[in-house]
Amino acid sequence: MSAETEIAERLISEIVSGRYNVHERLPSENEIAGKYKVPRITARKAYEKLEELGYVYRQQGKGSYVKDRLTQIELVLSGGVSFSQKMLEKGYDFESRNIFSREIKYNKRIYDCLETGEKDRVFKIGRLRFIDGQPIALHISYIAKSVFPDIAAEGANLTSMFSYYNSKGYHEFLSKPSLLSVSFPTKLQRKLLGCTYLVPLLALQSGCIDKRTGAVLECTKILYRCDRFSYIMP
Amino acid sequence: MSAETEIAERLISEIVSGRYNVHERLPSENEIAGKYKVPRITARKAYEKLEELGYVYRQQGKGSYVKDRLTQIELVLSGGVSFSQKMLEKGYDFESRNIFSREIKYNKRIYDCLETGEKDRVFKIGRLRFIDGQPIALHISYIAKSVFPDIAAEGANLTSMFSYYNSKGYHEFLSKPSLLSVSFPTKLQRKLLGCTYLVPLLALQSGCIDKRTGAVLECTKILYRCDRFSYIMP
DNA sequence: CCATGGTAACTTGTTGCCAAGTTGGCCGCT
DNA sequence: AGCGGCCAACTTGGCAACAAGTTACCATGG
Repeated sequence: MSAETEIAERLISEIVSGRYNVHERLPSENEIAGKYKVPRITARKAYEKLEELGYVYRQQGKGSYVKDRLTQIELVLSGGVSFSQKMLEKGYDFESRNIFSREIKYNKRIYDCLETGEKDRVFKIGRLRFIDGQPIALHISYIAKSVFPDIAAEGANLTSMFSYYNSKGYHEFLSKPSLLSVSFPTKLQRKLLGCTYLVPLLALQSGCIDKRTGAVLECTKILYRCDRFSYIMP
Repeated sequence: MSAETEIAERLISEIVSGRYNVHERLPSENEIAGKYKVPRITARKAYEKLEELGYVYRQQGKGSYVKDRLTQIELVLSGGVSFSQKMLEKGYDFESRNIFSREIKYNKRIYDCLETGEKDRVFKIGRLRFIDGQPIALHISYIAKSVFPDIAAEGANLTSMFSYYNSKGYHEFLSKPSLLSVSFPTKLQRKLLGCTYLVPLLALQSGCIDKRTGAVLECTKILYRCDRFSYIMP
């Protein structure tokens, strides 16, 4: 195992244990090199790892500083419930922003999930979720026009799908079986979620069904920042 | 965004799309530097990222090669079922190895999970799970001696807890609510699971209850390699 | 003709030094 | 005494050159 990884882990351990306060300055590359008897490039690589992992920020001429790592949110992984509602109930400073609404081309997987035919029109609606002004999750819903005839006109204004369903007379929901995976963010996801390329994202693909009629209301893909959530499966 | 991240992503995209075969040699640092008009150190950093993420292996004097990335296993995240059984049913070349069995000191969280008193003795049993000879998951069970009086003597031989429960007359199980989180592996976890420090691990903490009596049979912590699994929540 | 050794041209790995940015202390001026 | 400018000593950022490893080709000897 490389020296820079060992040093990085030592520094991570110190940061996590509270040895340094948020925004406190860490030892310089030269100090680390001297302390661990390694060339400076090794110390630099250790700090680069810390930066990539999100523990520090660095500024030329100034030094390396502990980044503000926000506390984790416990999230109950149950479908059929409004994410917006969950966050508000937990008392977070929560905000949801609609970032796009557009029609998609036929896609067999999504159309099958929506249990709709090839001639239907399907809209992709994205909401970015913020807590304390920081983006923490990206929610994408696929909605069939045959179920929601006004979706083309209304989609761009939606920030909570469950509020929308309520307004259309749907009040009780079931969740489809979910597929869950973990991956590193794409360039666009990094931009939207404001994270480095090494923040794993938990992707949850699922669907929402109206309990009364059995109609598929949406198919969803949700991307949660793993560094901001831990999850409870009921 | 840095040039080396862009280049790394370009290379990842090419690897994932099948442009290069497994073990095929990739362009040298100098070739990348020439192609993208960057200094060689930038090309190197791109390759270092690929190596850390597990896409390539590198050898001085020879070059960089595409690493064999094994296909993902779909895993149904339901407790109360034997992991060993699931893997065997899927037809994988599966092996489970017991790697330790030892008594632990009193730990409030674990003892509370086991719903047992401070005077009980609790054993920590670890199994490492292999598919095709590669470690893919680490299972840790906490077992109370008051429920399994022979655990001290038998623990070191156990490779499947469910087989053990069956042999003790337990046949139907319920799962406790689970806590799920994602983190990067520690040094020991990397050693056990044979992965780099950037392979996210999905940690699933749960418990197993005997359906008939309601007794808590075990508390578990399971670490799955995220690069080897995608998960289905029923 | 075949086998062996040497070397040039490549590969990745390492290091020293220069570049760019920051800041505190000192000096000069008002 | 106070303020502003300059500079040395530090910080991180960047890069060319050297080091170490590999391999294919060529020359030489048996």
